[in-house]
Amino acid sequence: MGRSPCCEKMGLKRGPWTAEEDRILVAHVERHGHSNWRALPKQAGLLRCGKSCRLRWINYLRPDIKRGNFSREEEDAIIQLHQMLGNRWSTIAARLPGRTDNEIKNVWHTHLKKRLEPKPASQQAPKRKPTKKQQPQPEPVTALEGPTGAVPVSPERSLSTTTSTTTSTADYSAASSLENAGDSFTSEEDYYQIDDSFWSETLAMTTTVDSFESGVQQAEGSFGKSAAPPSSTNDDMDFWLKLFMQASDMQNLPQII
DNA sequence: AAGTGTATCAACCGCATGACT
DNA sequence: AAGTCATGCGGTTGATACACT
Repeated sequence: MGRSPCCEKMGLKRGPWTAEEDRILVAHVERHGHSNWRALPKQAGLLRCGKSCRLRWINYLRPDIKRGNFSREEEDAIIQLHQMLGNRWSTIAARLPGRTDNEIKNVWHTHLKKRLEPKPASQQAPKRKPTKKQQPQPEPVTALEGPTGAVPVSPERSLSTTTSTTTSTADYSAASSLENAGDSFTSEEDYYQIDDSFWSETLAMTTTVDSFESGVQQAEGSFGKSAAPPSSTNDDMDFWLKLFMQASDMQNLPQII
């Protein structure tokens, strides 16, 4: 079936967003939400396509975006999750409060992938200092009140791969008013606490997300070919728990549970 | 100080998918 | 059932900042 372009290109602006555009977008989302990205730019008076507005909001203007460098714990989490999930950046992002799929994808390609590649010890040290962009940045233009730190992973957000992420601004505001429990992993304990919800959410996801092939494939061997996944995740949650424990063991991963 | 190479990251593009008609 | 629309996702690109010579 044919698909129309996401937006009519004529007359629409592209490229980097200006502070004024950011301000307009934030103000509009704050006031009206973003139930319809396609109509939003017209309503807000922006010469952008809805897709561009959505991306800008998701990746930069959202109030729960965490800016600045990734912590070592976050990087390790990305590596672990990538081993289990592959390039499912949005799913990985759902596990890292305040981080976007785009950001994680960039970090993976620019840092983490290289880190995993074996190198002579002499090349381990980074050649460059962190760039300005890597340093904590000034907060993006936002009309939203309250802390801009990350919020704990909410069910809506965790399941963003399978459900609409149309979260109202009110939701974000409410979420932002919570303590910044997920803002930073102040200790390993805190970090792993965040992952306490991993299994329940992961198990829930398996009803719609095709069952983490990599983990399944690796675990299949140890479970034997006859150990087919349950037809319904609800009827055998233990299967998936064992599956991931097995997969973690096989990959010599630190236990995340 | 200037030129060049490279790393980084914001933004774009095209496709997949689900909802709706 | 088929077509259209809207959104989400992952891959890719281009501008820019920075390191190195």
